[in-house]
Amino acid sequence: MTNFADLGLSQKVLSAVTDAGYATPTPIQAGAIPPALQRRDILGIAQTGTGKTASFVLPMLTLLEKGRARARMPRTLILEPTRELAAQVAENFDKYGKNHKLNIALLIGGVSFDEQDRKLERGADVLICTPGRLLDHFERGKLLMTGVEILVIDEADRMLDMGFIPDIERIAKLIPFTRQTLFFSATMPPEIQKLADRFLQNPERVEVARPASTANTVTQRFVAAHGKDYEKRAVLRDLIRAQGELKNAIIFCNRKKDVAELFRSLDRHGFSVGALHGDMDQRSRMAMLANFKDGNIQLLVASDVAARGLDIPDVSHVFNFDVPIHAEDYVHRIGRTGRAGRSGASFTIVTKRDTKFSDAIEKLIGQTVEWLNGDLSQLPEPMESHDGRRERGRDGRKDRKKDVERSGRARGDHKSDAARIDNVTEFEPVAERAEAVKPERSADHKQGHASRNDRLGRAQNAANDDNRDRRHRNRRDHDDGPTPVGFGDEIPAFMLIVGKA
DNA sequence: AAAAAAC
Repeated sequence: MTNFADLGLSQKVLSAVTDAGYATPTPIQAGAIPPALQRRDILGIAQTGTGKTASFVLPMLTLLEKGRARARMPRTLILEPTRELAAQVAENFDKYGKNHKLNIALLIGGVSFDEQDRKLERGADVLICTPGRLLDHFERGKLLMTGVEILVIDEADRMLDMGFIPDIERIAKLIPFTRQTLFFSATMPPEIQKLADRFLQNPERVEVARPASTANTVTQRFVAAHGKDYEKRAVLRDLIRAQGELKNAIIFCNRKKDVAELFRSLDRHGFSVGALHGDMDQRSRMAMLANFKDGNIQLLVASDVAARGLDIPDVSHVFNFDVPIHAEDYVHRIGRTGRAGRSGASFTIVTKRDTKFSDAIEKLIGQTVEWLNGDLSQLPEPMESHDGRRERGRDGRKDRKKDVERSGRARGDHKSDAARIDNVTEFEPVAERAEAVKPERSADHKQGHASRNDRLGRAQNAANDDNRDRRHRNRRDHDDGPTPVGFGDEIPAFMLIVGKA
C-alpha cells in the first residue's frame, strides 16, 4: 500500500499530514497527488468523503513553496459552489499549511469586503472563492487573474446545477492558458464531460468509486405519514425519541421556510436544535455549523445547502422530513452519515404525495427501502378533527403567541413574537447555548463582539424579504429592540479564517 | 414541489 511519503510531497506538507494523524492516502489522493505535482491537469471523479479536498490541497501547498505572491495577483484560485464548502477548504489549508507562510484568502459573499480587500492587496497565494464574490472583486478592480498558475474547479456537477457555469467560463477566460487545472466532479454527465474537455489539457483521469452505495454502512428506512405538516412533525418527534443512541442528526427539509418552521417547532418541544439554510445571514450559518460540529446542538434542521460536501464527521442519523424531489439529493443527504466506515441510520418520512419520488429513489439506488412500521397502505386513518386540532394547538400557527409564552421564551426583550420567530437569522436559542457554555461576559468581550459585527457586516437577506409577507415586514420594521446576543466566546473557526491578518 | 449564489 502507498504511503504519503511516496507521493512526492514536500517535507513541510508531510509533517503537517503526519501531525494530523494520517499515514495512508485515500485512493483519490494516491491517484491525483503525483500527477498534480508534475503539473498535469487532473480530472477527478470523486465526492467529498473520499479525501478529495486533500488531494488538491496537499500538492498545491508543495508547489506553492517556490515563488511568492505579488499584490493583487493571486497565484492559485479555487472555486467552490457554496460558502460553507469554501470555508471548509480554507480550514484544510490552515491545517496542512501550518508549516508554510502562505497568504490564504477566503472570498465569499455575505461578509464584509474590507478584510478580503486587504488580503488581495497584500498578495494572496491561494484564493478560495464562491464565483459571485470573486467576480465582484474583479469588477471592482481589486485583483488580476493573469498570475494564476493553478485553477481548481471543485464540485463541478453542482456548479452546473446551480447555474454557475457561465461564471466559471468567464473566470477561466481571465486566467492564462498555461495554467494547471484541477477539475473535480462527483458525477460525469455529458455536459460536465464537455466542460472538462474545454477546460483541461491532456488530463490525468482519476476516478474513485462513489460512496453512493452508502447502503453498506447506512441503515435506510421509509416511514409512512399523513401529509399535514403537524402530522409529519409528530412522526418525526416520535422517531427521534425512539432512537436509543442518537448522537446527533441532520434533518432535511425541501424548502427554506419549512426549515424555519420545523426548527421553531422542535425548539418549542425542547429539543437541542439549530437550523441552516441559505437565507440566513452568514454569521448565523457559520455559528450554527460550528455549534453542530462541536456538539453544542444535537439536531440540525437544514436545506440542501447542507446536503453535499459538508464534512461533519460522525453524524449518527439523517432524517428526511421531506422526500427530496431529485433522487440524487437523497444519496447526498444520507451520505452525511455513515462516513469513514462508521454506521449510520437514515429515516425518510413519506406521504402519499411523495410516492413518485420515493419510487425514483429506490430505482436510483437499485434497492428497495424497508418501511419502518408498515407502508402507506397500512397507515391508520387520522383520527378526525379533534386529534388534529389538539396537535395544531401545540404545534400549529394558531396559538403561536400563547405557545411561546408558555414555553417561557417571552423574556421581555421587546421583540414581537412574530418578528423573532420569523427571523430565523437571529437565533436566540443558539446564543443562549453559546453563553451556557461560556457564561462570563466582560466589557472587553462586548467590544470584541462589536468589532466582529463590523467586520462581517449585518444580516442582509434580500431573498428572505421578498418571500416574507407584508405583515411580517411591518412588524419587523418596529423591531429595534436590543442587538441580538453574539456568540459568547465561541468564535466559529470560519470567522477566524476570515478575520486573521 | 426547491436550493444555491453578488450587491
